[in-house]
Amino acid sequence: MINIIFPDGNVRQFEAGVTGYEIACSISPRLAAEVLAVDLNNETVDLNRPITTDASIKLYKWDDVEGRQAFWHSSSHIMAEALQELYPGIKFGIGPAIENGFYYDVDFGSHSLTEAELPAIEAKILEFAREKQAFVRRNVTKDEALKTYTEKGDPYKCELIGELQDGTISFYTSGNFTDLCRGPHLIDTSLIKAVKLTALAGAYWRGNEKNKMLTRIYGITFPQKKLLDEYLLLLEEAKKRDHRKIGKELELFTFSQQVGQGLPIWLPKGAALRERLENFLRKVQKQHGYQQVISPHIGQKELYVTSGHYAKYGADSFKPIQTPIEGEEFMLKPMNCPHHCEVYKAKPHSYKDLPIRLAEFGTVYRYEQSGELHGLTRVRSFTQDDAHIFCTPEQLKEEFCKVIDIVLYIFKTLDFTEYTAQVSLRDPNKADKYIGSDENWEKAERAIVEAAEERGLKTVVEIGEAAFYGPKLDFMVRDAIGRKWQLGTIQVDYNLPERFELEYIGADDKRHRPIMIHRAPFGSMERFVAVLIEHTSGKFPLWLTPEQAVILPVSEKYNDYAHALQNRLEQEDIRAFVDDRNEKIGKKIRDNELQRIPYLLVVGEKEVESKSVAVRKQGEGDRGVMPVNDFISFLQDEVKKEIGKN
RNA sequence: GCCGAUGUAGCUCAGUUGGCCAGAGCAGCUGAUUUGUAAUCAGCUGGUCGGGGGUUCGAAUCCCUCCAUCGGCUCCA
Repeated sequence: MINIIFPDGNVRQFEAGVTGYEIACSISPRLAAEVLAVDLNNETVDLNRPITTDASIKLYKWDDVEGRQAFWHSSSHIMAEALQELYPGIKFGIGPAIENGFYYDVDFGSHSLTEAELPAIEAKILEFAREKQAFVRRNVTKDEALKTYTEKGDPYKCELIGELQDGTISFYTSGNFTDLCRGPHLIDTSLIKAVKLTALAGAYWRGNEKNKMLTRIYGITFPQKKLLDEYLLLLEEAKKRDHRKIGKELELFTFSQQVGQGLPIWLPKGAALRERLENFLRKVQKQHGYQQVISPHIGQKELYVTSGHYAKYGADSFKPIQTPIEGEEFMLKPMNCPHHCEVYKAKPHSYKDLPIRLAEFGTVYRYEQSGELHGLTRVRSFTQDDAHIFCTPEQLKEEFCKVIDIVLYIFKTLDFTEYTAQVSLRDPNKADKYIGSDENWEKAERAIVEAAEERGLKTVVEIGEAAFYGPKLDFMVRDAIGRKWQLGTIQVDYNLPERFELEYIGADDKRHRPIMIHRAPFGSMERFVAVLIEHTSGKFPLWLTPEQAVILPVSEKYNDYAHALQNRLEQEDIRAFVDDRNEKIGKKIRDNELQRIPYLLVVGEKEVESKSVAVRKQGEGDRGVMPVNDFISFLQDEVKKEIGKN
């Protein structure tokens, strides 16, 4: 008998050789029907793997990432089996499970797969799934594995096997398809009830553009048809929220082929919105002791040679600007840090000056490859809500805490209620990869971890993910429909102070090197606005939205009253406009609802007489008549509530 | 940059076995209407069919090439 420890600490005894599936059966038939994989001493394995010694286990279902991964990985094998049958002779790359579904990279030889062929593949997958094909694991020697794939003539698998350790190699067979695979897999294919092949794309073998490009087929499967329908609905919803679509509809920004790709143009409404966001952050930063600076959009090439950015990014950047004078070269600035280092150097500093916090909405230019541009989230010119904090090692933690406070205040005000933070630390085994002393690194890493802890952040620690110049903290938010976005970042930097020879005079009357913190709570104005659009689907909070209210005269007879009302609202800092088109009221309501104007104020004979407005809230309908003064104080209160959430 | 798809009026889209002056709805303009909570009616304007080149008696439609957009690959904010 062996002891099996459950996640809740319960221990039960089973015969040696019992499987995860049998344990699930012993608990309840329902669990047995839903369980997908099992965690055995912190390793996810097949449900039918015999357990021979005492172990702690956790049974994974659809709700667990590990369960879905096993489900989708198994699905990718079934897709490969379907492809092998439909397109004999094709060669396989890799076929992993991903966050939403799975893919398989396939070399189709001379055939180029089209979307029209996908339904036939889907049908074949379901056919195999219904056959209840079992997944059979077999350990093989390296020689045997190589022999199998050499005979099959599959160079990709051979390459993979070449990198594996003998004794760790396994094959999984389902139906007529055998694949090199670590597993784990489902017991059989019968749980796969619904499939959708979602996309076709080219993908370089092993992500290297020097390698051959394979065809990548993306798909997703579900244990119930209903879940697939829900997923497709979510995709629809995401499409509706696409910031490129909404940005066009609401006239926030545009792109022009004449101006150039990846160079966003902010239209009046978008510019006004962005300005409000910037002012919001400016105000918060001022309260936190930041000083605004302004630096040019170009700098001498030498500046970036000094900073090291030229060596690192020069080749992928816009080429230097030549001047009429021989030998002079300027670059569009790819980041603001070097300029801010020069601000710091503009005068000598005492330890009493620190910390110094320099902020700038700095527009930077980076040459992104044309295929990588995407709406406002990947562009070639963007404005960072940048700031650099120069401080002593002792001040690091406190400064970190303060930056976290700013980030959390922003999230709260803008209704990002779900977020996580990633702490990226160095790999202590590769100390030579990093610049800066061990002592400083340890101090900085401790400062970050402690600061995050003190502020109650939900963090994930990633070892080895730090930049070469310092550890960092990145924030991820979940939007209204559950998608994850990376936003703000806080990074410690030992490199630039060194390169720019930044100094301060300490209390000991000696020269010391300050530490630099880079931080951008929004990330960039462009990306943040894009995320905000997708999060709110264009229904911005009242304080931020371009137009807060529209006045709708029932007929042209009331236009004068409407314009007088607009003036009145303007005096009270309420952004309103009059829709005085010669249209019926129903039409004006429809158009302005679609423009996502938060409040629609209908005015006709009754309202003129009683100096009132008939208030209609976007998406919610008629709210009844109220005196103009009441509406003004109501709206002002709403704005205060939004801004004063803390 | 690479693989694949797409590009027709300001917007959304019809039109491809090559064939008379290239279509619709919305937007815009003009007029009628003076409207009470999600589309009033009529008329008009608007396109070198992404750019360039080629095949053809004839090209939005076929071929070549360039550009842009979309979905991916790599990197990143």
